[in-house]
Amino acid sequence: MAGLRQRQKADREQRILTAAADLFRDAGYEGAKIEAIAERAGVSAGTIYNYYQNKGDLLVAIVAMEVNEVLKAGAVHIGRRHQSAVKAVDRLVAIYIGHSLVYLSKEMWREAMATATRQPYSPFGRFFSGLDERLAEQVCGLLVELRRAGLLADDIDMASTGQLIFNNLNMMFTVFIKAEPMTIPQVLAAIKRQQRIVLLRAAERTSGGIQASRGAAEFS
Amino acid sequence: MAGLRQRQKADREQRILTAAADLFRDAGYEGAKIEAIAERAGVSAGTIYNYYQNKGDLLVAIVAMEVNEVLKAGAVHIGRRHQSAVKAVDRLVAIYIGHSLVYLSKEMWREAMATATRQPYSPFGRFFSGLDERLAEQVCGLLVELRRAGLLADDIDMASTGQLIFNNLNMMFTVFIKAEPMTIPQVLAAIKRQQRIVLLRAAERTSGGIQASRGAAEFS
DNA sequence: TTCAAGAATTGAGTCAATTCAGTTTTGCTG
DNA sequence: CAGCAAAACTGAATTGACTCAATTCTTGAA
Repeated sequence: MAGLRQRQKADREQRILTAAADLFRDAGYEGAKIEAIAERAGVSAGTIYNYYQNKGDLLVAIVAMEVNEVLKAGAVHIGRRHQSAVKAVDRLVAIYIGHSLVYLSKEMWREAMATATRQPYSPFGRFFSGLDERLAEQVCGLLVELRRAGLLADDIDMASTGQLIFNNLNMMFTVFIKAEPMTIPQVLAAIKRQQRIVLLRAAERTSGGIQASRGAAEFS
Repeated sequence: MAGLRQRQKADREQRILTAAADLFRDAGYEGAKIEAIAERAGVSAGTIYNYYQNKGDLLVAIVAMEVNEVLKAGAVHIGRRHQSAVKAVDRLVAIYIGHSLVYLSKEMWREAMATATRQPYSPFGRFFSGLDERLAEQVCGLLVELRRAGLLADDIDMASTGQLIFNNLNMMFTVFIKAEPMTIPQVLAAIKRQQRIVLLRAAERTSGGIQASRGAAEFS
């Protein structure tokens, strides 16, 4: 059984995280003072630094939890039956981006991305980068599924194609987060156009691929 | 002729920039205190804030100058005669990434990227994002040249293809900057593999393209 | 040359993140 | 259960970016 110390630690970490999430949401990143977070969590300011290296780390931890949810949603999608490669990938992208602003504002994303960039070797910075890798792997995983289902040609460099699609997606997401007026439909439309360049040709030489391109053409 | 006030302003801005560049290099971003930069530039701390919104902005301004140089080098390359689409694009990428660490460390890039992400609407943040756009346009410009030279098929969506290639490049550069041990040859090799997916098929249907794929295959 | 208006600089003061020396709590042993 | 060592917490002190009211320069008109 977990000792008292362990339980208290887990409990405190949770309280700090919750307090921070609440205050970040209500007051924004700058507006959420460490003292205020500490007070709400029922600890002293110094204690927060036993759990997180700095204020940014705290935000990254919160964002990372959200990304984890996105990963789960993506896994469910991949498990489904797919009709066309283009549609399946577009749908995955829509899931990723659609979830992104449910609990987090663009401002919070910007701060979290900035912190993760600045400190790639802090514990949570590492964790955050790891999530990017897992997302890229998930895209590759979908491609593998699609090939298995005969919706993609056999001679494709899976790893590079998956990485290419993910990199494009990730950069478009960054652009989206930086541009306050940009909407989800706008960014999705742009990504679709770009992915089509990669995917249509890879799907052309398959029986399912023909349907795919037709379906996709209707869709756009 | 420019009045005294104008000259002094330009002179001070330059001195601040130089002092900051020196100190950032010698002491790192955190280690370079504003007071120290001010002293070296022969102004007071407060004056720096007449020229730059904050410390990060100052770094972004320095990095932006470097990116400008990269843009110039890229323009020269585009003006040359090209033998193959794949090679021409790979070369452009090599120019971009090869220049990146001449005057700037990875740490400085990380800080600059972080600041530009956090403040997309500060003057220098805007300028920085603008550079990304210009780089993307430059990639598109090269594609247009290549098509004109008969090295790329006619039916390509130039804008989306250029953006796709640039997004992939930019994200790989970010990965490179975040990963301290990653080397330039490593990142270039990965980007080449990814770009081949986009470019080989677009070059296949052209006379020059066949040579291109052969040449590229030898090259890798 | 003089002077008022406006531009720009100054540096002491503010604010909030982060640190750390001292204190309290927990786990463990005899 | 006493007592010790290690872990964890505390909050006052430190630090350094940033602000702003007061001051000094520059300009251009009379």
